[in-house]
Amino acid sequence: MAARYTAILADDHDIVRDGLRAAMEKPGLIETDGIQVIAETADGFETLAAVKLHKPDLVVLDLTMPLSGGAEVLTDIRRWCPETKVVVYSSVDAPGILSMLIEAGVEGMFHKGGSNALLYEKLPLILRGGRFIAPECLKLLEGHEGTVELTPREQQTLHMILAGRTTQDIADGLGISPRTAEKHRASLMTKLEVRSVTELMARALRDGLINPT
Amino acid sequence: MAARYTAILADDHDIVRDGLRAAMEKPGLIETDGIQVIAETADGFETLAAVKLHKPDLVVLDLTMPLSGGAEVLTDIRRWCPETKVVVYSSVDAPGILSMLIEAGVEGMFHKGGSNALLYEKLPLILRGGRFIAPECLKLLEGHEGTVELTPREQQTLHMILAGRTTQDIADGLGISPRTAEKHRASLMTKLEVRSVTELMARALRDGLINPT
DNA sequence: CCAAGAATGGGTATCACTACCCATAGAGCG
DNA sequence: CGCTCTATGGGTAGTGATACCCATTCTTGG
Repeated sequence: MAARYTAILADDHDIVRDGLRAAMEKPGLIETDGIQVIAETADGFETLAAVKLHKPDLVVLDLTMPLSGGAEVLTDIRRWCPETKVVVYSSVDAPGILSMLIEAGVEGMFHKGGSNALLYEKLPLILRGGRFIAPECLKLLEGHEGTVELTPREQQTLHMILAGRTTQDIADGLGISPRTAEKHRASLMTKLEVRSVTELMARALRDGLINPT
Repeated sequence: MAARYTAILADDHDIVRDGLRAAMEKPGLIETDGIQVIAETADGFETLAAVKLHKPDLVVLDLTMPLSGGAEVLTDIRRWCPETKVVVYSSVDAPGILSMLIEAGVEGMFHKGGSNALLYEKLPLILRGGRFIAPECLKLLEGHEGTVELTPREQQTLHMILAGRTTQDIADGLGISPRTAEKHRASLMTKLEVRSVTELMARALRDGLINPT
């Protein structure tokens, strides 16, 4: 008897893919016929290629993979294969990243630190069009003020600040005057409600405003 | 027939423990009789308690666990049960942390992003008194200048700087004059060869000089 | 005991960051 | 067409950070 659903496992850790594959394929655990794992991928590019090729029913997606992993992969999957359900299964705690995924319309979100029995229990629901966010992820999201909108220049500036670059450096890097770089930094600090670069870095780290990969 | 060796699996992710347990217990994969997993733990304290209780032959240790995980757990295991072999199996890339573990005398080090077949292949060697560091970990360590020695005050100061605290804040927090806090900061920057607080934060993050947990 | 280092604190001068003020040019929208 | 927002740039003043100089006290190791 053939499995009714196909899945791609995207995680850069062998042990996680092994564990997930075993659970997926085991008849009766998640689906009575099991779920067919048609590909395993270890980075964002592989994942996209595999999605385009196989058009699976499900992608189980880790967020911290080498070479682009995260919300961008999700939106790219949406673009190439809107029917594919995407379930994020990662150990990311940053509310900023999680809320971006919610806004991008992810079908499911589970945390590696939580119970994986919950993941197995909810996957059938998600495969049939449902949506489920694990309670530990909801807890991370609550009390998190809505995503702060950053302009492209502000994002570039933020990245360079977090790399330890000075104002003059940033001005050179972006090809603008130091005054403008200062202005972008000032706007960032106003939006993020901090009063110094060190606070800005601490907040960006704690809240995961950027992808440290 | 009874397994010759006992092990504790310390990782805060269900899926990783499940995968490791399956591999450990499977006869013929790592050991002909399998390895008996006598406990699974999900944080540093649980791990220490289980080590004291069971005195296992092996602990497979993740580094990023809630409530103290890392080099401290390793040294504590050494203190309570020097015969136990400790194998670090994590996804930490920070040379600073890895070199501390090497210096603390860890028996094995493997990376979750690498091949887990290598882990299974080398575990018998380690159980019999050998020592093995995975090539991807060695690569992270090479080119990494010897661990910079930080005095206790400098470590405290570094933590507060990374939390976004200002010099005056740090002085109040440590009960010293702002001048002394500045001095500690200056010593840190000299030792770490940086020229600004932002560079200091960027370097501490990149090299994992502190535990961001 | 002496030397070395950790920890404490001060003086001074320069430079970067921060907080305000101001302006102009272009894109997008009702 | 105005309105808003982004991006660009400048002025000015105050605060914090940085790089030097100096000192004393205490502990630790040879």
